[in-house]
Amino acid sequence: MLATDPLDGIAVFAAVVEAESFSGAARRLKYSKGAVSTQIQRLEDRLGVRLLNRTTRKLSLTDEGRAFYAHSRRILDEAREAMDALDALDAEPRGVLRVNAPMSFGVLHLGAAIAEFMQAHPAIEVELDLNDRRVDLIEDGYDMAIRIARLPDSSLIARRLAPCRRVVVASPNYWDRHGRPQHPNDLKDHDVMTYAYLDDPGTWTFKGPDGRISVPVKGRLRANNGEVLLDAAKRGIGVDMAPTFFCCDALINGELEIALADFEDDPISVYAVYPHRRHLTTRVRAFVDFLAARFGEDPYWDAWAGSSN
Amino acid sequence: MLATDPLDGIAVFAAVVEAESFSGAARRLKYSKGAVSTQIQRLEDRLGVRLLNRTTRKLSLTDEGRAFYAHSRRILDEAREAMDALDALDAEPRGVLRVNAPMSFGVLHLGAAIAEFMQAHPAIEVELDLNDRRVDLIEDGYDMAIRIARLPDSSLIARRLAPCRRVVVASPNYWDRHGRPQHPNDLKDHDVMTYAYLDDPGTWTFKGPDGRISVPVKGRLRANNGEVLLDAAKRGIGVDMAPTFFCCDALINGELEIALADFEDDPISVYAVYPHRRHLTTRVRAFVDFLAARFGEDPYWDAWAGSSN
DNA sequence: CTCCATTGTTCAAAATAATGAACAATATAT
DNA sequence: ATATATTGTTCATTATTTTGAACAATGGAG
Repeated sequence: MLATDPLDGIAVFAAVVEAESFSGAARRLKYSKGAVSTQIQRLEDRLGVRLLNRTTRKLSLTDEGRAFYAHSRRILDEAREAMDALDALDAEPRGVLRVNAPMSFGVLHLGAAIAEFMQAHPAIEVELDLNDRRVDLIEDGYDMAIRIARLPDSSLIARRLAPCRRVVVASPNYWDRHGRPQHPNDLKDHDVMTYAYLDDPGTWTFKGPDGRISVPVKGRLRANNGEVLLDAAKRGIGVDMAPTFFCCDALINGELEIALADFEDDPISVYAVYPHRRHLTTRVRAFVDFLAARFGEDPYWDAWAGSSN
Repeated sequence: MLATDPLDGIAVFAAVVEAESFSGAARRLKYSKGAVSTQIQRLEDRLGVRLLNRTTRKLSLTDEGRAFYAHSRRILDEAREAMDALDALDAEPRGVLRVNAPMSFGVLHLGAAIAEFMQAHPAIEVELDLNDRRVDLIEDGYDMAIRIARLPDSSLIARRLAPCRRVVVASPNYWDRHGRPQHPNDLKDHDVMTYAYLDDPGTWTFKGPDGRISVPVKGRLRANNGEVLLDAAKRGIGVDMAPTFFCCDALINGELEIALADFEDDPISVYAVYPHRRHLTTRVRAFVDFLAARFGEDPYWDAWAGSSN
């Protein structure tokens, strides 16, 4: 590109500001450090202004740089929207769909779904990132994410894909040895395993005939990984509260058995969430529609229960 | 620039759309045709979409191209604002000031003004385009223009720089031969020269003790150039209505003599006009301020009249 | 219909930009 | 204090882009 292009160097400059470093920007853009350096110098020459104060170890924006960055950010956002607008014109989804999802749900239910979706749409490529950390959709460049929560994140567009029932389970052997609780309060005599990612891991909530019940629970195993807890439950270590999408197989084959079914709390939800943009790309819309149809209000993983609720 | 820059090719694409031609865009950008061609191809490849239908002789936008152009235009406008924002931060005006002005006013009064302005501001470069055609400020890339009119163009920001009085003049010799008119109606017996750029060249307006008077005028010389008319008036060909900034020298040295002074209409105005942008560059602000101070409500070219009005 | 000027594309040669290792500078850890 | 790792810049080499002329395609003028 000729040096007279008014957009030249803006993307590199914004990357430097956001990475707060030339080297960081180079890594993010897959450039060389040298190229970033000359790119910024050229931009500064063209504008006749110093944008960045750089001492070998510390980087800071000048006043001019701060003003120019605000515009640069807007320019790049507009460019992203321009591409989204094109994607939104496609009848058939195309391109790369970048999805973030919780590890357990992804492994158990997204794999098959994605395979089927890709078969239906040959021009789609998928990049699936399974991760239980809370990611920043926009910052990290995802098109969308699957979130399991009580209420959707209001800063994002959310589409409910399925209910997520959670049930109290232990192995039949465990129940035989310790007795089957008839009321949530009976859990005080049990060894209850807790999941560290919850807001309040030490409290379980139920819904009885007289309304919601909260009971404190405790036990010998606390983990931030559902699979570990479920595995321990199967081995008779204790009682687990698990989403049905997660324990349905074990329920069917008898490794686990539900207790306190009459006290099951209202389900939380599986959501698809994506940033609020002017244009929703065809690939995101198509995938979300596909998942909503595939899971739905009566998801296949709750089939063991006979019918819904 | 690496091919992953999301802004790559956008400026070239917009230029092609606006020039409605690859060759035209190449000329405007001072590129080669070939470079424009590859640039557009690369952009289309990157977006995976055809933006332009091109048959050797005719160019048209696809639906995708139209959508993408709207965004491209916004991106480039934002880039221009980014540069203006930097200029607006300067205390001292810098860079190139592109000015459009009417030929006659420019030659007589802008030359000296610009010279003085440049002396006061060493970092300023000026590109002066004298032209009596109506130019499109934004389209043609001017920072500002000087306009002489009754009312400012409301689509632009206008700053009144000076009044522009217009007086009826002829050579003393002419007046001696044909008699000095005492009332606008007397002009019907005179050979009146008319200026083709006016809305209604065949009607002159005056303001008498009883309000505004319009009289039809006609004569043997009609021209679209004020200098030709003024020259003819000096040679005794007929009567001219001329702006005082234009005929002041001839009035002082006696080549021309005013008639109907008591019927002089309200002055029109000399305006500085510039596009409405978020940031006014320091160079435009400084130049407009400078001109307003230099000309003002009592411009030096009306000094022959003693005092104002 | 036949020129004719001009369009967009193509391709070898020339100009420009990116790479990647070497370098001096500087915070942090020991 | 000293060592260390990482920063931003520089420079010769490599890779990419631009140029400019040749070319086929096309719409208008006579």
